[in-house]
Amino acid sequence: MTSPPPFYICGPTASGKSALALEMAEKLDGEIVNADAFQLYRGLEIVSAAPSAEELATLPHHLYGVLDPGEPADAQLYVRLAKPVIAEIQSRGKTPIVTGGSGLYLKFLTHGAAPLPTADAALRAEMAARSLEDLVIELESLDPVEASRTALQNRRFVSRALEICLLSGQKASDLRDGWEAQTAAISSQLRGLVIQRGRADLHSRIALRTRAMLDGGALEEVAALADVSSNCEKAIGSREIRALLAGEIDRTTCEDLINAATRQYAKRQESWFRREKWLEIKVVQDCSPFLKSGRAD
RNA sequence: GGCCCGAUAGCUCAGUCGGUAGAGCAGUGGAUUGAAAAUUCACGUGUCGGCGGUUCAAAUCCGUCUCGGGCCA
Repeated sequence: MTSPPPFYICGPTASGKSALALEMAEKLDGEIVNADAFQLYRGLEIVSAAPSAEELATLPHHLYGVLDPGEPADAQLYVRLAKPVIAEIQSRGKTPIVTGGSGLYLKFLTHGAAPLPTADAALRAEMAARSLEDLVIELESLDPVEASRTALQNRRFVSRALEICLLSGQKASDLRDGWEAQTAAISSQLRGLVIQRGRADLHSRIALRTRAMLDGGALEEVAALADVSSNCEKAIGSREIRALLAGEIDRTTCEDLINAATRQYAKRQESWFRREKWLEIKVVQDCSPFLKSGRAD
């Protein structure tokens, strides 16, 4: 008997992924696996809009709240966590319903990691002290091909490309080419869907959810997270709530800022998933059952 | 009632000596394989509050009206 292939549910934040995941899990006799970079963390449930206690109790959910707020995370770690969980679910004959909005994490999971050297904290610290122009010059000399297709204004991308060259002693462009060549074949084997909603609808769902978060303990949650790693601090809402707690902004401003940041994030997610042609587009209308459920994720 | 200040992009505002307007934010689209809720790129036509006047030419000067805000009664 072949094990059931995973089913992927993607979409922008607040589009209704969690609710749809529950539906699909029942239909496919599945269990839910998180694919959200921030719902991985414990103590960030409210701000990251993790599934509610009731939802978690409905059927098995995996990889929610498994990391300490202080722990770093990246796509590689995520895959290392997710692979065994998915295999274990399949071994019991159940379908893994992989649900989340972190495009890069999902991409690593579905298409595998390119054979590139892992991030090196010491090297990154060193590069962070150099000027961008300086990094660009070195990348251009070590790997002109990679330099020509890298957004040279983007310090992160330049640093990473250079990091690959320096750590591997090879050209980042060569290492990446090999991996990219296989991705098309992989895509044809995958199945999943991406939720699509009208902008106005999504924006109003975001506003509702932000309000609910702020009313539902987000301030206390963020306050309790003091002195955690910079990774966790990147969660939308964290910085804004800290400013509110410090008295730098008022509650309305805080809410507005969180809404704007969330809308921008949702747009980036849509941009990412639009490129994943293997995902079936699921158009959801305003008065869907997900909206009635009162949950916006 | 009198006087003063303001009215310019969805919002907050800039606009020199008159030469038909531009920043930030918001918004939209894109990139994106080990920081990704991150990072980054591109995109700016709007009755310059209304009406009249002066002028070759008015967001800009003058008059008047409307709406805010303030001060004096």
